[in-house]
Amino acid sequence: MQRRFNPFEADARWQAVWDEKQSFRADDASSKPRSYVLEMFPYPSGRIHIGHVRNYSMGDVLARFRRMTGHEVLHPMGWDAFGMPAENAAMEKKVHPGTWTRENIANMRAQLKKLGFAIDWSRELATCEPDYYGHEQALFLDMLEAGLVYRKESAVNWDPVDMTVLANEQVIDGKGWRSGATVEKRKLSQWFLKITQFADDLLEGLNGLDQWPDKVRTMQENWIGKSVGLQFGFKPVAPFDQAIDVYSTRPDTIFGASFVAIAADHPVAQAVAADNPQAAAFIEQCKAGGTTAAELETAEKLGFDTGLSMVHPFDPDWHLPVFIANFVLMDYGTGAVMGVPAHDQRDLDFARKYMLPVERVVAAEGDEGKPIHDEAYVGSGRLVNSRFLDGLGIEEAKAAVIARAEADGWGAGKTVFRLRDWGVSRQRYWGTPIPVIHCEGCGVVGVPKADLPVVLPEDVSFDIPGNPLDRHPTWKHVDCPSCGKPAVRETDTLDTFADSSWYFIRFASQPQDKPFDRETVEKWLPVGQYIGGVEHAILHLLYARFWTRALQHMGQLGFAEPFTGLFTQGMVTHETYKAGDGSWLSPGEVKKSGDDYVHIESGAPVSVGRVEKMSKSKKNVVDPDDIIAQYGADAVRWFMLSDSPPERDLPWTESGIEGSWRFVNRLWRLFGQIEADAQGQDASGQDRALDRKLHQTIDGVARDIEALSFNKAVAKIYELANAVEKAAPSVSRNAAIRALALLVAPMTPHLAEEAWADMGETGLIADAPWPPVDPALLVDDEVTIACQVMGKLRDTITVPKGTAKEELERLALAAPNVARILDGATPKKVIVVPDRLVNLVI
RNA sequence: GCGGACGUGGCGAAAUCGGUAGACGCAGCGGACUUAAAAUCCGCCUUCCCCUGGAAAUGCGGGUUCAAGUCCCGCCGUCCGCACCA
Repeated sequence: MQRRFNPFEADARWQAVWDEKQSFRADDASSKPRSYVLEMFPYPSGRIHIGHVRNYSMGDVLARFRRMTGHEVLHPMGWDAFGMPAENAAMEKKVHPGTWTRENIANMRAQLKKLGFAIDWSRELATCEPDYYGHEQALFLDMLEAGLVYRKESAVNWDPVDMTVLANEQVIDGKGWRSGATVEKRKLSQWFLKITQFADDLLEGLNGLDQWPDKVRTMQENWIGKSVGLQFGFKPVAPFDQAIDVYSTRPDTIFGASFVAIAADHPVAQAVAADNPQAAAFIEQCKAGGTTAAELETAEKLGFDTGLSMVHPFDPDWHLPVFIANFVLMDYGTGAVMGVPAHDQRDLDFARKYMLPVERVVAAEGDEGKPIHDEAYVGSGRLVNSRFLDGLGIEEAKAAVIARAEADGWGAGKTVFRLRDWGVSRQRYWGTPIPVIHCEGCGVVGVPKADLPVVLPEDVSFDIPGNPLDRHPTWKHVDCPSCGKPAVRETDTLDTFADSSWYFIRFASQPQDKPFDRETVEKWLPVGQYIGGVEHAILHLLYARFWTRALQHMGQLGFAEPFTGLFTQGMVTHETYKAGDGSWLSPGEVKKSGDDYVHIESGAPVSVGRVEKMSKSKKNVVDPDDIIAQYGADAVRWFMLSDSPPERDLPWTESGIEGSWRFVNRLWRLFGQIEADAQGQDASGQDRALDRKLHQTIDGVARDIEALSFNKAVAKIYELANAVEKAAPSVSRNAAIRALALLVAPMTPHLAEEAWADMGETGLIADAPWPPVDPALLVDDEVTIACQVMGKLRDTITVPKGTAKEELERLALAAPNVARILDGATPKKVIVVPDRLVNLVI
């Protein structure tokens, strides 16, 4: 009998059943243990891509598994719906960003539903709707009141293509993260969130996130970039009258200082340039230098001697020359450094070039008199040539210098962070309006909460660049809520990263009248398992951590970290194909011919390139809709979980998805055999070996799913299926087949439901409990013992588990291949590891 | 340059505590069924050799150990992140 699974009919039918029964609705009032499983919500670009499918398949397995193991599961979905692409579409296609976005959402929702994810759709939200962003405005006002928001005239990163401001995090190698355009500096009045107020907390908090990948924690740590040191002022040597503040993480080396270097745009440099054309020219030259990694790597350390001198803080007669240097950055520390050539490689290179003194002030045991040559000494040791510091360790010396500086009033210990406050103003239409009003009399006034949401106007045009809100005829003109006089609205909108900084909270609780209900939120959060791409390791995850801390700081929530567990999945990759003329070809345009590929249309040979991330430009993309239409949801889901560990890249292959499809059908035939056996002959006996295999598999698959090792769970299921197929009919075999349906239920839910119903079960498998494990069956009663001679495997013996050491030794010596190698010799030493191996040393 | 991850068959990979390396899947090869194909089923599948067995093999070179993919030291390579960060 050939039974072929018909996914196209089954998928839709079971999806309708789950929908109708509201199977995956999360109950706030449940008394079960709770589990919040969340995947990063998508930007509604128009189509689901294969990376989404992988992401949501993983989360879905975990969510369904947790339901089966007795948890009340919250597994929601929503849309990160504000952003530039909607405005680009508006400009190109003359559609309103809202229309474009909402249509995309409808399409993508339909695509996701075809995959049968166990999502509580009743909690779906889109950040572009007033019932979401209105609450975000309320939170913004709360932060404003709590002093976590401020407005500052500042030099901003201006993206000339997108015509908007970018946060530091959004500038990569001097270019905008979206447009790739070279970023310019502009002075604008901007809104900032005080993320730096939590810099230390955000850093400390990383230590507790033991269920996060180390990589992500390290990246955040580096991004926050804490350093501890001394900030102090160098007094000028007359007639010059401006002091120079410097920052150093090595105040212990202060007696090794031989120059002071300042940035090209440092005020003192500007002052010097004012009446020194050579200095001015040098400054220009510095600014012209590139900022890319490659250019910086090779750029020569250049300096310009200003002729000025500064007084060493510990010795009024010790004068240090002041250089303008191209390697000093104005926007880190104070824009000026003390140069200690012996203990900083860059300072050493600089000193050699400009013939400045190099004196060792730190030495390892025995190196005290050794001169410094081409390599600065940055290791540990004790202070030398340093007057009152001599003999101290580095840390002691740092503390001593800081103490003296503070006592004498010329400097202070200071912690500096690389992290900057989060600039959130965007000169865009399609974002959350910043809910403030500018009044000539009253200044900046928050919009009263009763007037929220501040809704975006619908009648806007995108025919010219810039912010449509700013040029809207009426929207921005309002009366001041404070004095009643005419005033204007803020026309900047919030960075869309603000929208994604609290959506996971709103998923848990969605009251009409406030952003969330604290008690309900705290039932669900923090998120137990968050799954998404590593590309969000810094920006999104840092902002979300900040936002949660801000809410805690304001007394609105009782926890600091939003995500207890984080998992960053790998990308889906595909081979690339190139035609003879160098143009890229899509997988659909080529076919395999023998060992090579040819272009279907022309028959011309195709060169196969690297396996790379799917991208439109290389045309190596596979559309989820196409493959679902070809193989059904379950085969696609199964493939997404098979073979590659989830944190690694998954190469998409045609033969791989076909293999998954074959397995789905194999399972389906297997499920049909319960019935066949019931009608058939002898299905009455027990099969202890199969019982054991089954229980070991149930246990192993559960562990693997908990650890998100889906590839291993898949392999174990294959093994069980192989064993069941080979087994003779028995009660055990029927039990194994039934359990197999439960084991695959989280991964291939439509197939599992179909089989479940077919087996005569009345309820849904989605509501069925995970099969119980009999611990007695987890251990084998027979074990295979490796028999080694000198660590080399020579034979194996099969014995009852728990066989005594002496017996194992006797049996191993008697094993034919062992006896032959020993040839009558007596082993000098015998190592016996019970139930594992015997090693004979001769 | 700094930080992190990784390196195992033709390919994706497994090996939980230092204890039988290559489970499982893909591709490939051989066979059965079929008029034929598809589907399905059975078998083989790290390399080499003097093939009832043996040798080598987990990027390379050392070391520890009865025993190393796993631990230690030193290299090489790939990928990712950050970076004239004081």
